[in-house]
Amino acid sequence: MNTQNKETRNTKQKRLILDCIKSSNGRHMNVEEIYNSIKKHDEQISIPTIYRNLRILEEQGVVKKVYTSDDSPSFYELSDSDEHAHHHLICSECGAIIDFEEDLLDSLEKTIEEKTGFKIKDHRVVFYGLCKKCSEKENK
Amino acid sequence: MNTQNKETRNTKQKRLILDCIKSSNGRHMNVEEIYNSIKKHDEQISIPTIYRNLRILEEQGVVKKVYTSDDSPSFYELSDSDEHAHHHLICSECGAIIDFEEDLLDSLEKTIEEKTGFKIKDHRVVFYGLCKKCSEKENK
DNA sequence: TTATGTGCAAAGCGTTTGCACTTTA
DNA sequence: TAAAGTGCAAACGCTTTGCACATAA
Repeated sequence: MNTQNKETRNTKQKRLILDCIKSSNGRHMNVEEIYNSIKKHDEQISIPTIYRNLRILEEQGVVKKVYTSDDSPSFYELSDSDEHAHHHLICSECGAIIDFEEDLLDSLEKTIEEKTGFKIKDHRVVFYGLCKKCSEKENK
Repeated sequence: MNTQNKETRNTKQKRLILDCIKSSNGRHMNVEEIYNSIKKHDEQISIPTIYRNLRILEEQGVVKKVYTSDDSPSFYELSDSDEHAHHHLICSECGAIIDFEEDLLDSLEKTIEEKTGFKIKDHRVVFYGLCKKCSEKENK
């Protein structure tokens, strides 16, 4: 079902899911985290409902799936939380996902397009490494 | 099992898998493609064997897993096929995976490290869009 | 000869679907 | 009150594992 231009109903579950992502710390949550968090307010919520609503919210542009590019589950974030694209820095030590609030890929993309004839519409970029905290710990 | 510094045996299956990737067109193959291709030479080969060998070859640095960052299966490529990092351009139309043989992310990574204190060790980058062919088709 | 690798079947895991029931509008 | 959304169970697709057998060194 394509819900891009479709009315969808304002269910308790959808509200809970959105509130959950909105109120989350870094606003990056995977399905399991959303599920466990909502269960405190709604014992009945089910995993499929979370997937279904996340898909709808994503199609509507409310939420964005963050591909961490490894084999672990996807994360979701609010997509209106910032106007411009940003990158995700994932700490291999503690698993933190940190936003870097600039894109800066425009010139690289231009270069690629000029050299290859490939028309870039989207990119998915993740940086792996150590967050400030874990990096400092390691240096001791 | 960590095979990074371990002798592993030179089995027929491993040879077939490596040959298969080496002889593939763009040298990007997923497990199913490898399986189907090898089946022509070895009726008995099994999927788990392919996964096991790919993991070993990856740990030994012979092969590299390409995370296409969406929900489709991973691809593998020779990791000694080039000295420096490169990016992957994936065509949303025909599924082609094209290499862009330059990295050019150094300055962006430096900026990120300076501004955030995050120590970047690796990145995974995929660009989505239309390859030259599909892009030209679309313009007609 | 023995540790390593294989094929098979079965399980694992995140995600999706079918269906009867419930809820929103 | 009818269309959309829910919860449950079961299926899905990709990947991994357990185990008895085969094979490389």
